[in-house]
Amino acid sequence: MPDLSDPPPRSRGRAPAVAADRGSTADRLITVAAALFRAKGYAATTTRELAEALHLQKGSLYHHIQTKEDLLYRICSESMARLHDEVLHAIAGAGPDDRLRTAIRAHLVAALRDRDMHAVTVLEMRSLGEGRWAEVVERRDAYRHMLAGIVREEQDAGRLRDDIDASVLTLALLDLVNWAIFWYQPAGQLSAQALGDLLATIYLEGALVRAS
Amino acid sequence: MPDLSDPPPRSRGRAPAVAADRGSTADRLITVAAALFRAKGYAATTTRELAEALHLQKGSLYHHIQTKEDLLYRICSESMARLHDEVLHAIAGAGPDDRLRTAIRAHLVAALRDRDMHAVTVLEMRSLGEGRWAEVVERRDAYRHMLAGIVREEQDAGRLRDDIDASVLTLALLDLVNWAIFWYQPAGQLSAQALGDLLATIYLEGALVRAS
DNA sequence: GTCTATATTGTGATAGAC
DNA sequence: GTCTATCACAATATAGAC
Repeated sequence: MPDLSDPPPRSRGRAPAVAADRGSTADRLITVAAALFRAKGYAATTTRELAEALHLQKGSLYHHIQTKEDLLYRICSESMARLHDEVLHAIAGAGPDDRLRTAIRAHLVAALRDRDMHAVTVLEMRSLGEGRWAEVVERRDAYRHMLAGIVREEQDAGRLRDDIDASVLTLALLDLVNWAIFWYQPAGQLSAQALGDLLATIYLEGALVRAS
Repeated sequence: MPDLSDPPPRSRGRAPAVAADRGSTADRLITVAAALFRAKGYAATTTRELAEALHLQKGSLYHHIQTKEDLLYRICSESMARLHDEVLHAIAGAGPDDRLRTAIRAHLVAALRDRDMHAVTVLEMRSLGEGRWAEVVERRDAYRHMLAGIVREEQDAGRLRDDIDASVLTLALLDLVNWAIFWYQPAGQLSAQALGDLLATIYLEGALVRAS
């Protein structure tokens, strides 16, 4: 059961030490909030902890945001937008039958670059209020549909199996890349690119030894 | 981005209507808590909502539990234990080169039977206190290692590719089955068994059309 | 833009009658 | 085993000085 419980290892007990002293206060807020939301969950993270991690007083937060939910919203919509853009950009320069592998790799690289933000997006999106939630879901679905479109095209081109529904193929693909960010260990010998390639290979070729 | 945001659809706004009137109060507590934690998250679910869903007064809850965390703990450890048992039982009666497919199917069927509990386990495990968290993680790791053992044996037998590390192969497998419970639609035409088979096929054979 | 208050509401949990 | 009533405290957010 790969999940969200172990990493980041030292987050249990005390707040993670975040590089909270670079950039504009607005940007620091996002970064620090993402790290805390990732470690403890959105609802369990208090504005006090947030302020403390930023070396601010509680009241000072509200000069930059109106509600705690603003932070979650910005994390979700920015990470989704960046992911979509990056993957689109990557596959624009890919050969016709290399698009899926390229997309998988680009997704993983993008998600691992802003790991906290993506983890929070995927886990805490549901905590957004009605309107903002719908907006983020819309972004997410747009991305999903873009990928599903590629899958369908590859099926039509005879390269992807069409005995399995395109939506199932797409969701399986997304499960593979989306959740790897929770167990990937940056300290290991595997680069984000390399892991992306491995996952693409598993997804495309399967785990069985090829009959060849 | 398959995730946790849409289902269960009518959970946004009001508490889901749970079959809260069957079984012992202790069992109802687990069932109702799992449904609420699944819908709103553990931290965001209040003991008041819990009591309301059970048609009890707040104070009455504490005859059955000592803290809200007790519920999360029971959900996590029971669901992990059941999953491990069921998958073990299933593969005990499987042919030598059918074990992985059988395990995948059994995992999915078990996870979908107690869907709320498994979703909560996977998402909210991190909210457990130090000691109980470690205990549940231990259970989870035991299950992981059991699967990784199979993967390694299959590699040694020459049936699974060994150009990819067994731990990566195992984690990829777990991502595939673990997170499908968040997008699977019971109302659709696909049974849990059938989805398990599809995922097993994707995992084992890959999404590409086989050269054959 | 940050500070020191403080308002207000919601929280988990307990006490003790029935 | 459930009820009513309540405690002690933590939560988000605001007000107004500097």
